[in-house]
Amino acid sequence: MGKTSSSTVSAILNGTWQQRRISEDTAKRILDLAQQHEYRVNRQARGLRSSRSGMIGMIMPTHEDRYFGTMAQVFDRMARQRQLQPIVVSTLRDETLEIAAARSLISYQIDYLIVCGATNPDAVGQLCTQNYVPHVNVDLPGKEAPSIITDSYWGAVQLTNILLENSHKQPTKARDRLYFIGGIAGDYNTKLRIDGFSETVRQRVGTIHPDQIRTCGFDAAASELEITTLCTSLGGLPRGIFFHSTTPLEGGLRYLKTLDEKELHRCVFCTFDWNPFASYLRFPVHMTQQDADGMLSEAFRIIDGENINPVKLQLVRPRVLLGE
Amino acid sequence: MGKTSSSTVSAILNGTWQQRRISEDTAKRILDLAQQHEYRVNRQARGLRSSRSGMIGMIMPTHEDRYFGTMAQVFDRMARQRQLQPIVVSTLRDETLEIAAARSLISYQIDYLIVCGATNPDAVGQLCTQNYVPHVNVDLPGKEAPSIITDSYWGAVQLTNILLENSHKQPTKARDRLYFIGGIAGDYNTKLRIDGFSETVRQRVGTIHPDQIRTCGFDAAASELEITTLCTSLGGLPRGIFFHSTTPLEGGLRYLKTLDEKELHRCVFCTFDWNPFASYLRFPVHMTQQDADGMLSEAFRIIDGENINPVKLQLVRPRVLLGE
DNA sequence: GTGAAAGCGCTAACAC
DNA sequence: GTGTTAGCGCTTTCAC
Repeated sequence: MGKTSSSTVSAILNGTWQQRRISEDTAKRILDLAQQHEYRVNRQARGLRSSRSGMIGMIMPTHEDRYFGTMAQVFDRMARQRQLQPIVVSTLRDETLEIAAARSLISYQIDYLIVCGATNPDAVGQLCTQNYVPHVNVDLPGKEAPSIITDSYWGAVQLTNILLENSHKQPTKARDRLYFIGGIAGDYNTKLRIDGFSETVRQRVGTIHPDQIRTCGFDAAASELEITTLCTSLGGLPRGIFFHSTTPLEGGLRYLKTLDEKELHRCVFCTFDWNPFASYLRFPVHMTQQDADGMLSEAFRIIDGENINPVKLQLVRPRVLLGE
Repeated sequence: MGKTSSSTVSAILNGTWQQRRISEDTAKRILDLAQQHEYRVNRQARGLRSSRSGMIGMIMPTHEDRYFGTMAQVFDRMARQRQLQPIVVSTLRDETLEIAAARSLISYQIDYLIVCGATNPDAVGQLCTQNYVPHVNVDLPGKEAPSIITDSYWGAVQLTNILLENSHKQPTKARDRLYFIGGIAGDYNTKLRIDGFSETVRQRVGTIHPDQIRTCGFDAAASELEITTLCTSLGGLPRGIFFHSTTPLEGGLRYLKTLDEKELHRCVFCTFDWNPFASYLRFPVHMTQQDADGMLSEAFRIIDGENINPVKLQLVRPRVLLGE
């Protein structure tokens, strides 16, 4: 019960004391003392010495979106389960912010980084590689590290089939088509969703007209304008509308709100992504719900080292939710 | 252009070199060199030495809610503006998790903590006080630190008035009443919302019956059950329903979905909090949108030291959004 | 089974 | 105007 050296104390406090074959007595004594004094390690000091911070970062576009919100929630849980301090940072689909955020996190010596929905995953990936920070891409793929993404193509095919099967013939040729609204042409996910949409249409209808694809961006206002323009020129709603995601859908609703029940029910709607309230609108909306849990489980399997040779690109299917 | 001591380099790199009156030449030389080598400070080492980590934490209940999502987004932005690393952690309205998360953050020597929507803000507050971590409560008040919260009472009064003004007489006495659904009785915000509701009803209608208050929790399933039971016993919808927040509203919608247009339009609905999709349902929903920006601005004014003597409890009014 | 000593990368105090 | 030195709180190596 005399003095105990700092190294012994350290070993006891961080659980490595079994290996040092420290006596249970000493261990218990120190543990009790620590508890009494409410001792907590200084993680910065520990991190500095051991060059492992115990922190894991995730960058993602925004907190104000149900899909990314769920991502953050699941990430939080999985990090905690591994005794890692989760750090989520939003980067607003801005490449400069993505890099700045990653730099900052690396500067804090995070142990891992999950790059979720990054506009430029490879710029971030290179930063990580240079600094020996293991990382995984989620939601959007990069070349620098394994990527786990939703099977957007497959999801889009499902949704398009649903649109075709549930929709009805419309009076004019232009109105008798399905339209895709939202996203941006250069975006990976947008591209796959459009591919799934286009190929399904082409296969089942025979042709597809360039006008049917209307990539007007990710925000609501642009989508409202787009659908307004479209329906004005068509003279009414078309056969069906495929929204790129819930935010373009939200914009669309601002216009659809002005229409009457009868008009609305001539058209069939779907969107990628899911929002609980989209099930309770005046008309059914078919949705795909991305599997946040599945994707992050895979990401963590790689981080945990349980998946030594991960494939470069792993696809995870979304759930398909029928409207009404 | 010979050797330069570490202290000089340090001063140059962290911007304190003006005070040390280091020559521009040396400074420039070092800065260039640092850039060339892509040098980044090790924030753990800096933090250990300077006992300031440059990190700011925020704990909040969940990422899967639009209100808290906005909180996180605004927090992120404001932290970044101050060159602080934001760390958001969700604690699921679980006191144990709140304390564990705060402990973990403190262990990393965060410079400040924002305690947002904590079930037990004072337990967290004491932890902060003991460890000299300045903190502010947001969304729910505590005794340990200044609190900035939404004026729930005022918001509830506004919503209740809107319900009364827009609703119509119903066939039976029990149905000719307004009902409050969701929240939990012990919760501070629930209490104020109920107070605002009750007092307005009492003032304008004369009486209020205990059955009109149905605090069935924060989740959707409980609320669905509650509204189903209520309407079954009433034999239809009442005059108006005040949902505690958007998640109980979501549960309510599962039941309301089964009703026809005519029945729905006999009842008027409102909810605390805001969700973009709630504006596009089959009936109008009146909402209050909490002022995340306003609350966090105040929180940061305190953190920045611009508000030396903050009031213990500061109320921020929500925006009132009329449905339809 | 335990202690002594070095050192992680940085900043602050002081010396000149 | 710049260098020397000590030390933040911890972990790790090595000695015994």
